[in-house]
Amino acid sequence: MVVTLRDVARAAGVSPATASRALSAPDLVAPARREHVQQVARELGYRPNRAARELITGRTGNLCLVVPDLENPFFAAVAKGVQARARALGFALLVADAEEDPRLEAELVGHLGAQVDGVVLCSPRMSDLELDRLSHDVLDDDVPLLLVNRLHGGYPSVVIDNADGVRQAVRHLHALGHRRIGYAGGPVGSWSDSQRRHGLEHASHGLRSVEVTDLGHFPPLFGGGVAAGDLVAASGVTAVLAHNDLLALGILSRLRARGVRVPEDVSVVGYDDIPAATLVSPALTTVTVPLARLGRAAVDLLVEVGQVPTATESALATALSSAGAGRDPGAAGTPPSVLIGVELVVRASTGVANAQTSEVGE
Amino acid sequence: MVVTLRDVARAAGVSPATASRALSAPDLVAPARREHVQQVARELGYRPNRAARELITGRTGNLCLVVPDLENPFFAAVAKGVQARARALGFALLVADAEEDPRLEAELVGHLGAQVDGVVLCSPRMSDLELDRLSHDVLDDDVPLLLVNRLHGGYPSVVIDNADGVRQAVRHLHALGHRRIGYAGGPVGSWSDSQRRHGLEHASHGLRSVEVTDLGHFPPLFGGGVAAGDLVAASGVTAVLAHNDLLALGILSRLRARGVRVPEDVSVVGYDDIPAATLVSPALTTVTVPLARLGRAAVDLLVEVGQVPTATESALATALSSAGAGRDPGAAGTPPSVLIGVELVVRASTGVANAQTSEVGE
DNA sequence: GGATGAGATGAATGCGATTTCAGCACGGTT
DNA sequence: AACCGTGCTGAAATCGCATTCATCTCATCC
Repeated sequence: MVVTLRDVARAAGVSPATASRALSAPDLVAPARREHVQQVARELGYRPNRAARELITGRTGNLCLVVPDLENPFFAAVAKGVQARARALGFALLVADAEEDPRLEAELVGHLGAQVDGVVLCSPRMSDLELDRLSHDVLDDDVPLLLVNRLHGGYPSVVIDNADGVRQAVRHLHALGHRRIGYAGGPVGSWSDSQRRHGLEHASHGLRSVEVTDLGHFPPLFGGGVAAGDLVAASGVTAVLAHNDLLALGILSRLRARGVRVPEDVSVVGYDDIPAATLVSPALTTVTVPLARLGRAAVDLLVEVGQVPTATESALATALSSAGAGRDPGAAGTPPSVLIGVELVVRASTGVANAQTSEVGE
Repeated sequence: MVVTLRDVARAAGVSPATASRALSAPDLVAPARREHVQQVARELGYRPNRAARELITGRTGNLCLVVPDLENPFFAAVAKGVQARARALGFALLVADAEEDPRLEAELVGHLGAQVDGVVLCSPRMSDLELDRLSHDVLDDDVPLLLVNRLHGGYPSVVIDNADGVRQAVRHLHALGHRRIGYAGGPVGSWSDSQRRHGLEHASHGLRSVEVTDLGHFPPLFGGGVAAGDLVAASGVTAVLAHNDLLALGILSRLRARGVRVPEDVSVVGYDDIPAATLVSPALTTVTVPLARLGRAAVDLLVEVGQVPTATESALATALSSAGAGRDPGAAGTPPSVLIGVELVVRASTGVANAQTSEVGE
């Protein structure tokens, strides 16, 4: 029925050992014989049994990706990038949706971690403590874990340059004459939100007479933006920076519904540049994150730190040299992390500040 | 280092055979002993080695899903549903993105099919011929393949009720007084597009004095809709039905840019009800497809026809009894297929026809 | 009370590959 | 001529688990 290595060996007139070597360690076999075995294997349609190989080598040829929500366009894009890169390196990808649940997240890492060569955990919702616990209790020692969109001592990571994105956005708004800028934040525990808050604070200090108003924390969804929209209208700001695009789209929608014109009355800036950002009108000015590259970088770094052998080593060489991705080799003992650069894309949702309301304080 | 079954057996004072049975065939072991072994296994933190188990049973505990584009919100939603259901039944899910490429699609099915208990192939772009070839050349005989969004003799499938969706849309437009209706179609080879065209033809025959104008084939993307928008404006129709939401959104955007008011001048209806449909204004009237349910149904049917043993059999019983999902048991020998019902959701992009332009012919 | 059978257990086998280890042949060196 | 290293090859030992088969113990029935 199914062709096994013994069949190939028999048909080629060699021992199973030699057949095995001819196919997976060609250097150890005399050229003529090697060719012959490979030929026979091809003719017979031999396909090595992955389970048998895994059993003895301990390697599965699989990676796994855990995200909070597959339907979120941000994570979908990351997943696409990770999948593509994994495949290019010869890995299959197990994908799991943690449904925004920290407990499920840990459980999935535990379950799937047992059957893969490495785990990519994207935007983990779990606490630092739980994150720590993963490497002790949940995961085998030889299964490397990499974080995306979260920095945590002990794990290698790929993160977005949140501070720079926020700075670019603030500078843009400042250049347009905005002085009172609102920030519609993400969920309370969000790591990237705290990063962006810090960046925002830092950026505003560097600019004259910019006043940042914290509008609070919102679920990073369209609905959250609708709620935030009212606060924007009431706050007297001339521009608002949202934690992410979905939030910004909600704000946009709510402002329009209330008759507040964008960008004439209020400018709106998002973050992430999801596809929907260009589908609305006015099109959303936002910070674009090269998510496909982020996904690639994640796989490359994971494979590198995990010493995970790949089928196609060659492709790996140029992996981390791509532009825009800064590399922090990490102090001795500290796992490395990659910083993904971002870029502001200006669309129609931002414009010059209305002179009447923009002057504050001075 | 790692706890094996032998360790558990030794610690529990039984033979490996008994330990194995106590854990995976509890009925065969005396209650007291069974409890004891399970207890010991728990204490030692025993985790069975999947590779070893797979090697002997031939089952992997994995399913795989192949979609044309993970970033497309339609497929993302399907993936989410499939993943959730697979996990509920104790399977892990391998996900692959075929990048809209028929060849890659076949290759992925071949590669991944070798290491899973079943394959879900969603909206395959390959031809019927290539589809046939899968079961002969590419896939092992004992790996069941299920199609989503495509009907093809030989494979079980889960499909959307395209004809009914189109009919509901047409009736809605007819009730609003529209008589000249345009159809902006999907790509030429698209199976679902031809389904919808048939449905459209059939539906319009049933209604008095409705004239359907074929606006042609477009890539089912926002950009395709922009192109279609101009044709809509030039065609003189008062309403347009788009092959999917992205296309509809493009049309919406283009019409707005040209000063054509929606829905006052032209009504627009989409298909799929992707999240972005509610984010634009006017919000898009569209045919909503319960994609999560579709994903669930796909896994359930795959497991059923494939005789794939699941960890949690109980959950399976109620699987296909969910409302809205018609079941075609299939004539003897024909694989079964499930029809997923759809529903029109009326939002702001459709309105009563303008009296001046709606009367045609009579 | 002996035959019968159900129930529980353990020894042994094998799934299909990789990998040690020993053996063999051969060419070159002392 | 004896010795040694090098290059290939094959026999056999795993890897961790499920499963067959034989064994053994009792309760049951006639």
